[in-house]
Amino acid sequence: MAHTRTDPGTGEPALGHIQSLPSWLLNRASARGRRLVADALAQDGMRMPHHAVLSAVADLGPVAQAELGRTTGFDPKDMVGILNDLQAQELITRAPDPSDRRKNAITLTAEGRKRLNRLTELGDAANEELLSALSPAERELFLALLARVVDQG
Amino acid sequence: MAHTRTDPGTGEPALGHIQSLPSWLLNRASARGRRLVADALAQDGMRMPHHAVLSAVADLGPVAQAELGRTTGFDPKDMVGILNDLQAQELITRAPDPSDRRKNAITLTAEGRKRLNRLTELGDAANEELLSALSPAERELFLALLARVVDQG
DNA sequence: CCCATTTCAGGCCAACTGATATCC
DNA sequence: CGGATATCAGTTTGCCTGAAATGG
Repeated sequence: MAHTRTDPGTGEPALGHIQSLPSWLLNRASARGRRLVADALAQDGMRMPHHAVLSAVADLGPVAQAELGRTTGFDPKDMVGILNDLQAQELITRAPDPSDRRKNAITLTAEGRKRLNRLTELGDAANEELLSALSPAERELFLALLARVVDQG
Repeated sequence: MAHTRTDPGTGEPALGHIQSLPSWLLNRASARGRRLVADALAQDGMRMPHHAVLSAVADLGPVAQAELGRTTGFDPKDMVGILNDLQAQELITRAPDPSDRRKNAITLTAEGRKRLNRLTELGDAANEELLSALSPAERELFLALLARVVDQG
């Protein structure tokens, strides 16, 4: 593994072994992203899971909770609470699926779609800032490499 | 922000908007890295913070807890528990600093250094696997871009 | 008096495991 | 019956705030 301590010639911080590991850097970058996104969504009184689920419902149309859990990666148990919150604000509806009465069909309301549009703008702006150190070409390259690291799980 | 839905012409998964955001991908990659590292260190009965702190003590020599917290990014409160664990296994010693009796001088024991070497091997191997989808040149590029995203916080 | 250090107690979540009731 | 779904209850982890005691 590359020991990318900064050049001892410069007055640079000279990170320890651990702080130069990919896993460490990814954790740091991820934490910064979470903070930026959380702060942005908080302007609209929302938290990330609400945004993610709202977006997934918009993408998938009427959909069961378990399916939402699979596509977003959230635990089905946590999904219950997230949907409770969204339903309380009338952003989604929960109706029993007539073809399979175990399932709840989740649907976006008109109000939910408007809210989703606002949240998407806020989230996109936060992501813009997250990568603000990189040029457009670098961002594309970075995302492509990142996607490969993620996928090959 | 780039809406990198996969080409609808291909049979690709076609991620939703959120799943293609940098913050989302970073979180996924970070989670994979944490899992790989945690599993690797567990082979030696350790968890990531123990490894990080042990490594920082090795880098900094006798050092105060607060200083360890600053360089590793762990909260000083959590540092208490981590050091308790390491001390219980006699991997570090905690002695009052004679020049400033508020401070605990943390020192690595010989056993601590041996343990650190094993943990470093395990952690490096996990990071190797984390980036196994990338060529050496791509890894270097990826890390350079990642470092810039992290630093400009 | 103010500041730094260490410690304890406890809350919060882009987490998890277990148990239950319903339905296919 | 085995398997999936939705719900409730509780535990874990990493990170945070608040507050105390000690000492510079």
